[in-house]
Amino acid sequence: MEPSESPPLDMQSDKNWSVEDHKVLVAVDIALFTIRDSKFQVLLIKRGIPPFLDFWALPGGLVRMDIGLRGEEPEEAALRELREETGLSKGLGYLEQLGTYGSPNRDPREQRVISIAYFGIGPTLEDPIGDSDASHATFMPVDQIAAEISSQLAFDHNEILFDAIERARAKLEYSTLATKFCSPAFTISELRSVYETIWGANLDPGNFQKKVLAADGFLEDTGQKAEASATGGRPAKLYRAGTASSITPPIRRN
Amino acid sequence: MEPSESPPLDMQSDKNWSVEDHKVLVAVDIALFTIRDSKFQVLLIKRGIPPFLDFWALPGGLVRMDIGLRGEEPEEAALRELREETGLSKGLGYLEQLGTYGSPNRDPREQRVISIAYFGIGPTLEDPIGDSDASHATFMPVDQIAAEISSQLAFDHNEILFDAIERARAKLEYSTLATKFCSPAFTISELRSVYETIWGANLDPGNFQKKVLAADGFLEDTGQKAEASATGGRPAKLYRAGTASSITPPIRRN
DNA sequence: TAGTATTCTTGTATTATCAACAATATAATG
DNA sequence: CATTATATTGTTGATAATACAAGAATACTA
Repeated sequence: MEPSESPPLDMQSDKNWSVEDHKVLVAVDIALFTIRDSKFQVLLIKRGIPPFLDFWALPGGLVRMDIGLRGEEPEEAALRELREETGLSKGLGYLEQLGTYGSPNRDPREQRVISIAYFGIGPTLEDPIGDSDASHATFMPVDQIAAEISSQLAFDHNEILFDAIERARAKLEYSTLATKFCSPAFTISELRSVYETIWGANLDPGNFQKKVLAADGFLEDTGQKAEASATGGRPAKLYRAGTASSITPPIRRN
Repeated sequence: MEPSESPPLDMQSDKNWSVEDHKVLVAVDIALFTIRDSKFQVLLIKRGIPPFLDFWALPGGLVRMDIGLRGEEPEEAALRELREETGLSKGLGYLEQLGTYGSPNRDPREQRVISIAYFGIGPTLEDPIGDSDASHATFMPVDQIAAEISSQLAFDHNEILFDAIERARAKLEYSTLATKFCSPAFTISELRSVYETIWGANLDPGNFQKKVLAADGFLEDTGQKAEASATGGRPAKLYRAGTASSITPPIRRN
């Protein structure tokens, strides 16, 4: 646990190693999802500098040591980078740690960089704006990234994105995560379309309704109704997210 | 994503910050579980050096930059530290990343240290041996750590341990993790006692048997039988772990 | 304004699953 | 050989999931 160094059994004995020589750069990367145009999309930036110039990448950047007395919290860094690189600040509905990616060669530059990846959801996000050196930011459908060679991502971000997508799909089953994709007040149909979009499968409206209403703490009735759509149909009741974070029984995918 | 620094909006302007100044020490810590004496136990070392001298702590240490061309993989570091601090090398049944703990003040020393925590399982481990500076290593029942003030852990290791325990309990439900606590060949009763020990609840033997046998890829029949116990009773069939990593339907806790 | 289409919501019947526990199988012990 | 112990299988009633039908509340159209 923690540094209590015995002399390194080095394979590079051209140097006297001190504790400080083991320091590395720590970055954060954020897979920020939303649903737009009925598609499951992730926020990407187009890199404006090498390496991977002009490649798409997840937004992110270094955890800074010049903020606060002893540097910033990694989660703070994630929020800050999101703001700086894409202009998105409010409207972030959820953020949790996904995992840390620390292979020595994941960044081709001289300095080794490990990345703490975050999984986030932005429900009602304004259009992202690329800053000067991040060049350009946009939401891109995740299916498109998987399908197109031209949208392969920089660094190991394909792997991070893959893990993040799987996290999202899994968490829909046993958590109330889906509500984070919705507006403060939403209909059960909207919630169902979140599941359908992310899982890529159709769910029975009637059964879905009964399931989510049976799950304690998932939904709270606002007493209001959505305005009827132009295409007709009974106006749906409006709900807000309940206080529960996990749902029993889970909503299973096939 | 990754360093592409704009000038830091520092709160400490007594210095010109370069990219390298943001480097921090990266450690790994391992919550290695086993079941001994019918108790759910975790591997701890007693610290032989400050800070937290004489406190119990999870085994771990720095990710080294002097191993390999660009430093070692974090998972390698976890295995190495486990070996160095506790003498445990083979017999490790499972290791996965738990999460990264990166608060600026989690380590009271001058250098900031973030830790990538790992969750591991050792089924048939020899007795651990503390090395010189790690002082002493032992398995300790997790209930005891939660109950006794005297066994509060160093750093934020109580938090890490808590998360690791919850990870174990949750993964028993929907994964084949429980088999990792067992010997290569085991009976369904032994598997059930893994669940009972970690969940702290009794399960119906008959129903449990049917559930695990119904879960595809969970168990494979070896064709052998366990030798009958001295206390009598029908000898149980011996199974080995199947190839599946997740089980459907899950085995639910109440 | 009646009729039709559309969507939300509730109901129903069939089926599958789960939990409790009974029954059977196979061993050790005295 | 009866008793006890453990493993394994079976049974039954309760519960939950599924497919699908029916009802409710709206827009649109003629």
